[in-house]
Amino acid sequence: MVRSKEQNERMSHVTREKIIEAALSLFAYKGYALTTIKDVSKTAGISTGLIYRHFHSKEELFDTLIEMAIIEIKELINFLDTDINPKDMINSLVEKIIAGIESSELIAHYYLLVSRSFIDNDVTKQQENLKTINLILFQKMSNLIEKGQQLGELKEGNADKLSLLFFSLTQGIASMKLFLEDKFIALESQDLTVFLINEEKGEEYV
Amino acid sequence: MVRSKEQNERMSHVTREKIIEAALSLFAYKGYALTTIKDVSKTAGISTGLIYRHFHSKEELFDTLIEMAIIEIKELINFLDTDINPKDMINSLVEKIIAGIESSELIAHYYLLVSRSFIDNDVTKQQENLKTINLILFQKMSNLIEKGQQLGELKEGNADKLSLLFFSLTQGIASMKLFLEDKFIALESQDLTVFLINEEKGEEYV
Amino acid sequence: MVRSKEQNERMSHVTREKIIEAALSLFAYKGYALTTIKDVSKTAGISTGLIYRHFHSKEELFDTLIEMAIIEIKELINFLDTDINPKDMINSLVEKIIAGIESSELIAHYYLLVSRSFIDNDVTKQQENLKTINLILFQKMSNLIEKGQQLGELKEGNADKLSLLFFSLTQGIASMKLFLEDKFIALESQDLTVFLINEEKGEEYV
Amino acid sequence: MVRSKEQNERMSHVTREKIIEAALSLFAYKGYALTTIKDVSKTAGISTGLIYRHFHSKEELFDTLIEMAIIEIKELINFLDTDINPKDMINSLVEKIIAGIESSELIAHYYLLVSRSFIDNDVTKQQENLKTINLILFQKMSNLIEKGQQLGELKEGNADKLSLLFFSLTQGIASMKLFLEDKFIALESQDLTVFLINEEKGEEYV
DNA sequence: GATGAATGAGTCTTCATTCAT
DNA sequence: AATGAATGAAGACTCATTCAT
Repeated sequence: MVRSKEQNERMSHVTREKIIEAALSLFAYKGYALTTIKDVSKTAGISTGLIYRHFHSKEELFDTLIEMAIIEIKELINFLDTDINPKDMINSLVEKIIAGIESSELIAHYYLLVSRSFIDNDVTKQQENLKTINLILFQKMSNLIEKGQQLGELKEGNADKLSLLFFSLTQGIASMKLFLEDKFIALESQDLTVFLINEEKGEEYV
Repeated sequence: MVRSKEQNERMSHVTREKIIEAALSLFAYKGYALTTIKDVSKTAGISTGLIYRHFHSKEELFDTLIEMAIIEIKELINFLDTDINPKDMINSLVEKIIAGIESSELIAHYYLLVSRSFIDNDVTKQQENLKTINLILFQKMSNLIEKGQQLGELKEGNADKLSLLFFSLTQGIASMKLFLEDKFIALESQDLTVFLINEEKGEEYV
Repeated sequence: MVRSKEQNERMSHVTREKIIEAALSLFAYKGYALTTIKDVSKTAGISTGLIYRHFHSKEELFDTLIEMAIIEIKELINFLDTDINPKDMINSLVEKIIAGIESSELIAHYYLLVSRSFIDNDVTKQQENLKTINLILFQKMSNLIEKGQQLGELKEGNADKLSLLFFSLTQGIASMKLFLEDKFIALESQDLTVFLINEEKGEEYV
Repeated sequence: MVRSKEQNERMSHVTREKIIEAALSLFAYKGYALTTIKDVSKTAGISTGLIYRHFHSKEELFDTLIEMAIIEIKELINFLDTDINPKDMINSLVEKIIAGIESSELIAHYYLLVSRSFIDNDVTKQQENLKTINLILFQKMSNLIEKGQQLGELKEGNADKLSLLFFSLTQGIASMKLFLEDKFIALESQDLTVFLINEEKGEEYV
């Protein structure tokens, strides 16, 4: 009467997903230090011991989440590498970001998890990777901006600086979302791009 | 014979300053929960026990820093209450902020500490106070923006939203400063105000 | 597979008993402040952490013991409230006390714990309750003695004073039991009641 | 302008006395563990450091008090060795004890300090001495009782047991004094000796 | 002799991790 | 695979003790 191999694997996979979901929510809301493994197991509806069959340590569980973030950012980078023209690309990027942040506090927390992790000093290897990939993203954005400036689509100015301002803004918004909670004001794409994109006739924003 | 009262007070003051500086940096970087008293004492170059001669608990030490931040913000609020015209006020405010962030990590740490306490919930009571005072600051800025819009000095748009963007930007910048370290690019006042202040003839910025 | 619920409960119960026994002896001998949780865990033969699965704090552990003593005393009070005649009641009470003290150190420890908590001020709230209930017991005994005096069964004299002497004696005996250990001399009921009960013809004691 | 040797010695002696007085009161009221050296120094009106010029450690300070108790008990033993007749000796002893306990809580505490110290397990050498001397006192009392019985002054019965009851009573009374505080009832010599001394005609006590 | 700032060992408590079942 | 009892290392905090002055 033993379970078949596939059954076991399916169960295992379901458990893993439950753990990750619980951990993501808890780490994001309460932070790494204030989240206990017991919290995670309770939220996931399993025993504490079972977590250790899926992850060797709390840190590894955390790193798994970071890795997921890295994958997201890598996709972003891939997207930036496609041959769309800079202005449309930035617009579409910004819309994605705004939609994400506004849709749930969880995603806002996720942004902060990311931004927080590149400030931390004693970091794990995955956090180091995240830091690296973020720097790459930053650089890609600079390049994109330069390209857009050459095309006359984007405003002039030091591209690195504009990139810096861009990420400052997205990060600041994620943090303000959590601060203002209900009082947070819905943003539009142009709110974030006004300092970056040249206005076209017919869609003035001033 | 014995140390004079003044000697003792001087020693005490120096120690207290060392503790505060160490704690500020650590709390800002690692957050409350991940910062240990031993971390603080090591960074400050003193024993753990000595910290407790100056602060009754880890929480009181943390609250002391938060309170210092509150005082700074209160001064900012007072400044916003003076009768300067909105545009000049914002310009001077921004210059102050940029200069602060760029001049020392200490001040960037303060910004980070403030933005962190938006996120880390339920840590101490002083954090609630900090949130409250920040909301007031936010409101004052909205009012100022409205006033500036009536005077035609500032760009149109929902005042709350512009205030939100303004603080998002300053906060994001502080955190980018600590992330990029040497790679941080010096900012000018206009970088932060371009979305807010109407350009005047003769000092175009594009 | 997994331990059954009953298995777990049995294990849990055994552990709890081990902790209580160890703690009782240590608190009685060394007092609250000088007894460390490590002492208790070593004596109980378990780890320190495990104690906290059963008691939230050192104080709660202590209070549990005090509460057990309170329950015993309440039963004593209930007994004093029954309608037996004073002389028989006191005799049976004394026999119970002597048997208890002589039978096991555990019970002597309880007496010691109680008498200790008269002295150690400001330790826990349960101690206040213990004091209160002891005062009630003291009062009940006074009343009983008065009643016995009216019946001519008990010796004359201030009832409160006789009550005081009675409890002084029982308490002193418990502590002497622990002091003298093997050298402790077996007592008889009359040893404790000679100052209280009128001799009857035929059973003189001198 | 240095102080003369005698002056220094006198000051030193005064300081030592202040420390002992403070320590006795604090140890007696709060117990060894709950009394801090800072408590002692504050009560004595001196600095903490100065205590260590007079006593090498907290334990040594405590032992000094125990030693003082030992001296008192030795005097008691000497008294018991004199050639007074048992009955008068016991009466005078009891009067002394009652007067002491009733005069101040401090002395009651002192009795308990003594009785407590012979229960403790991990004791200092002085506490061991105290225990020994107490056993001697106990034995002397037994002898005295036997002698009194031979003279027909004291009631019959196992002398050791009567001695045990005697000390149980004194110790219990000290503890009740602290428990009942204001409600404590003044005792007379006969209250403690009724079980021990044969009544004489003309001074019946029943 | 005298002070009190400074130290660090030791205590209570939490929680990541292990392990018998 | 799954449970949760059990472990013990680590953190906040206290306080006896030392030491510069």
